Amino acid sequence: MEPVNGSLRRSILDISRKMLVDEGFNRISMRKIAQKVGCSATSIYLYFKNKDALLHSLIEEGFEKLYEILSALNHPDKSPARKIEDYCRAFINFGLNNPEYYEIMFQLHPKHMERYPVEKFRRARRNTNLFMNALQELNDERMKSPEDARIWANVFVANIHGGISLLNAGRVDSRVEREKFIDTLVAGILAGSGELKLSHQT
Amino acid sequence: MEPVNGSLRRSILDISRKMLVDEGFNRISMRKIAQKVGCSATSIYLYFKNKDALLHSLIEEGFEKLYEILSALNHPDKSPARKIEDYCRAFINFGLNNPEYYEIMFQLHPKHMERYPVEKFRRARRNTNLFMNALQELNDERMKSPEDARIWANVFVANIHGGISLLNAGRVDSRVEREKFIDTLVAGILAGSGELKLSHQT
DNA sequence: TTTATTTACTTAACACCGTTAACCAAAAAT
DNA sequence: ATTTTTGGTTAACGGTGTTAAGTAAATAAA
Repeated sequence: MEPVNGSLRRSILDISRKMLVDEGFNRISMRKIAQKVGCSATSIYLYFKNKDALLHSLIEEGFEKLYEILSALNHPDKSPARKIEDYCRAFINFGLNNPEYYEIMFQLHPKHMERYPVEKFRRARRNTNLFMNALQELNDERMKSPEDARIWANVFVANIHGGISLLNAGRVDSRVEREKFIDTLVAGILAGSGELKLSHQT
Repeated sequence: MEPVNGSLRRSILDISRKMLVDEGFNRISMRKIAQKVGCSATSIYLYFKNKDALLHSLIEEGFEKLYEILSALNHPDKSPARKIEDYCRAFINFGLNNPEYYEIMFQLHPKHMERYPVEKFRRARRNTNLFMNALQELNDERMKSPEDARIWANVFVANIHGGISLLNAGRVDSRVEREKFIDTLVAGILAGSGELKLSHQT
C-alpha cells in the first residue's frame, strides 16, 4: 500500500501528530502509526532512528508552536510587566489546550530526552529567553544582571509549568475553581519577582 | 520457589519498592519483580488487581513519607511564615532526593491514576493542608477565608512542584546554579503570597 | 477415614510492544 | 546488459501486561 503523499516521511509525521493529539502520547505505537500511514512498521525506521527520534520531531514542533504564540506578544510598545503577564497566560493556555503536546515537551521522562539534539534544546530555550528579556527590561533592582534575569526567567517558567502540570494531571484540589487557581498562580508569579501586579484585579 | 518471607504480598511490595528506587519506575515489570521475589508473574495478581494497583501502594507510601517529613516541621512555637518556608524546602529536598518516588507521586500519567482510591487521594491532600493551615495562621488579608487559603496552598504546591519537576527532568538552564535556582524559587513563592520574606538572605 | 472444598500458587497463552536482520523488486547508473 | 542503489517488505527476537485454565497441598465435611 503506497502512501497517498509521495513523501513517506511527511506522512509519518502527519499521522503521528494527529495520533498524538487525538489519542495521547502513550497510546502511540510504531505499528499503529504504520497501519494508519499505510506502510510497514519498520519503514518508519528508514526516516527516524527510533521512536524517540520521531517523538523529538513532534516535541520540536511543540516548542516552535509555543514560541510563535509567545513571540507574537512581544510588541515593542508594550510594558515589560504587561509582556510578562501576557507570556504567563499564553503559556498556561498553551499547556491546557495542548495537553498531549505539553506532556511530551515538559513531562517526558529524561530517558527519552537523552539524545535530544543540542540544537533543538537551544531553540526550545528561546521561550525562556523571552521571559528573560522582558525581565531585564523591567530594570528591577533584583534583575540588574543578566544572570539574575536568567534565574528568574527559569523560576517563572517553573512556576507556570507547575500549575499546568498539576491541572493537566487533575491534582489540583477539586474544590478550587480552575479560573481562580490560574489567576492566583499568575498573581503569585508576578508578585514574586518584585513589584509586579496583575493588570486587572478579579 | 517459596518466598523467604511467608507473606508473599509483603515480599512483592518490598522488592517493588527497592526496584523503584534502584532502577526507576519505567524499568519495573511484573516479570522482573516476580523473578526477584521468587514467584511467578501471575502470583502478583493474587494480591494486586493489576500493575497500577501495585504502583498505587508505592505512591501511597510516598505521600505518607512526605507527610511524615512535613508534619514534623509543624511545631507549635514556630511562626507560620517560618513553617511555610520550612515546608517548601523540605518538600523540594524530598522531590530531589527521591526522584523515582516523586515521579510516580506527581508525574504519573492520569491514565494510571484513574482508579486511585478516593481515600488515598484524601490522605495525600494532607500535605497541601499543612500549607493551608500555616497560611491561615498568617492572618494575611489575602488569606482570610479558608477558600483563599486553599487556593494559595494549591498554588504554593504547584510552584514547588514546577521547580522539582524541571530540575529532575534536567530542563533548568544549565547555566543557572542549582542552589540559586532553589533559593530564588522559594523566595518567589514566599513573596508571591504577600509580605513573606526569606528567613535568611543569600 | 475418606471425600470434597478451598487456598495458594503455576504454566500456557493472548495480544501487544520497539527494534534488528535479512530479503526483494524496481529504478538508476555504469 | 549488468551492476548498484533506492525504498521498501516480511520474519523474528525478546520483551510487556494480563487472563484462563490447571494443580498440588492444606483444610473441612461426610
